Amino acid sequence: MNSPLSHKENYFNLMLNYELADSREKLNSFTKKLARQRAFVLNTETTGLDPFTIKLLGISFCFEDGKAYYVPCLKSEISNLKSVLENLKIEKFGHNLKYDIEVLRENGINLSGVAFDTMIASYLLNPGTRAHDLDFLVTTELKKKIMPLEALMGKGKTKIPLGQIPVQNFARYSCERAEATWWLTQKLKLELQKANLSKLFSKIEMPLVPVLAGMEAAGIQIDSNLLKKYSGRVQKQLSKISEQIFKMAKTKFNLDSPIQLRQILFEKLKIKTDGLGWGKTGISTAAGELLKLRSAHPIIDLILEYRELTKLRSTYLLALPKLINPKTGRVHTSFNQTITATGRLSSSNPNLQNIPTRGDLGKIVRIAFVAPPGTKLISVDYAHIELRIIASLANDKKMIEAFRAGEDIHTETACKIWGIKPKEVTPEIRRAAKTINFGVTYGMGARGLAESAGIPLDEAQKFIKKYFEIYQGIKNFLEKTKFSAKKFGYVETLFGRRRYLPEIDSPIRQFQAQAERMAINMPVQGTAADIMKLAMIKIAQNLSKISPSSKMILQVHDELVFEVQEKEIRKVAKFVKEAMENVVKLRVPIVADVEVGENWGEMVKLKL
DNA sequence: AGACTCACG
DNA sequence: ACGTACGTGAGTCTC
Repeated sequence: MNSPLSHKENYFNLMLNYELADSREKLNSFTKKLARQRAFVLNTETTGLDPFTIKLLGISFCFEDGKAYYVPCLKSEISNLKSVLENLKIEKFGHNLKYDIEVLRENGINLSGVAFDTMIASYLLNPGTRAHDLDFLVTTELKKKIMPLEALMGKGKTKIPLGQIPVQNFARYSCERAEATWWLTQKLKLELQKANLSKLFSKIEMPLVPVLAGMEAAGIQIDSNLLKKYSGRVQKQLSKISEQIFKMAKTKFNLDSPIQLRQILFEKLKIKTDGLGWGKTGISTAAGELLKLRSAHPIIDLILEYRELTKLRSTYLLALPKLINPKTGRVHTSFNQTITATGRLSSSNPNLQNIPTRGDLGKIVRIAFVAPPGTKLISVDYAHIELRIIASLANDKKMIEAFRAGEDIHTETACKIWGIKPKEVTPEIRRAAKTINFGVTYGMGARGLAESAGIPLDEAQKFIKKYFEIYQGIKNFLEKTKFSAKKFGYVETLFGRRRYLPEIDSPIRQFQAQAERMAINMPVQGTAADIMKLAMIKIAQNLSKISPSSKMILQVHDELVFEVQEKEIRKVAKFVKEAMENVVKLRVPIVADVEVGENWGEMVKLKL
């Protein structure tokens, strides 16, 4: 049997040579050499993917063309490298450095001087595409191939665990990746400059990397007993609801299957399907469609209740306790920096950005996110940040006026549109104004407004017409944005973050219209994301001085959550609010509201 | 793997 | 005439 490395002729060998620092003498001389560098690529190798459970195997380095070094790691070797890795003045390059920061942190090293991440550079150049992994970049940017992990480990039954691969082979694999990253930093740096993205990269995205690493490492505590208690209760409730549904349908079926449900509702029970939405396979049974059928059959309400409960049970009550890290007793999400098309973060394993806010059971889930004894959670969220941004970007006189008045923006909007006093604004009028204020950042049409505000189509049309007569600046801004998207093929945020929109010229109307809505939304959503990222960087830099025990633990797009010692609450809340509100100057004030509580579900406003 | 549904901002 | 709001991640079914 050939060793996996016999495949090497299939791969372009990037590297001229590599050195293995596998003795005390070699390591000492290598460390001295490393300490003389202005910058280097590092690439940690581990036994798995989760930085909080895996073991460090080694680190490869590259700081010159055609040469790389591998240090197999034991504790003593790590300590030898510590001062260089922690030296702020030596720039660190890498691919997905958040991972390296976390791995090294677990090994007692505070990686500093993080300066260039090729994954993030690739993302800024091409946001909204998922492939930013090293192998993809080497293929597309360098037109070369590096050894895939499979060549090293084998696959299927003969797969060798990473920790058992001969160090010579592993060193080559790792060094090749370090060198590829070295080449990529040089190529991508130029591309960033050409696209005017260098400042966004160095002032926002790169400084954010260690901030996110810190948040992930901090994690959040979860009361898994509470979740388990309710998952049992919900299970019993679900059995009852299912029984009732089966009785009404006069048959048992799989309630979790939209196909079977559709067949029962529309063929067996013959519920009218007029005006219902369609999916690719037939009539939709989504909640929004079923809601229209509530008066047609009592089974509908039961199905909606079943859906709500199963969703919450499987996605939250059952899933979250499984993700508690046994070492820390906390849940450590991943904040992904290279996923979204607009510049927002995303969260996964678990997603802590879609924890329920509504409903009784939803609230229970939030209540299970707790602060340890002696501490509390502080939540600070931007108030109407996207609307403030569109007012500012559009320089809309009337909307800026409305925000400067400091009153409720939806009420203000209703007043301006109908020429009435705040006292005369009914809850219904306010709700309609809120919907359109909200929808304007999405490029909403009359139909969408009618649907979500629950008003007739002709009324929605009149409403939109009036809206743009009052907010002319917004109207002009939307037109200008679409025009610019067509002219340049991309749109950008206040800080120059780009989103390319190739479909803006599509001959297919639907695609073009969709691209236009994306063009409208991205500068708004993206600028909000930029501002939040800047705030997070500013807060992370100063929080350790103001309150070393306090931790920033979550970001939910317009909200930041902190875990803070009870005595320090006011001090930290005041600092965070001030930082978030003043990190950027817009044409309107930016406002952030503070809440405090023992858990994420029962928080009260904090006046400062 | 893709479709559907639904949780969030 | 036509589709009809932006951005995500996850659980489940179906093929």
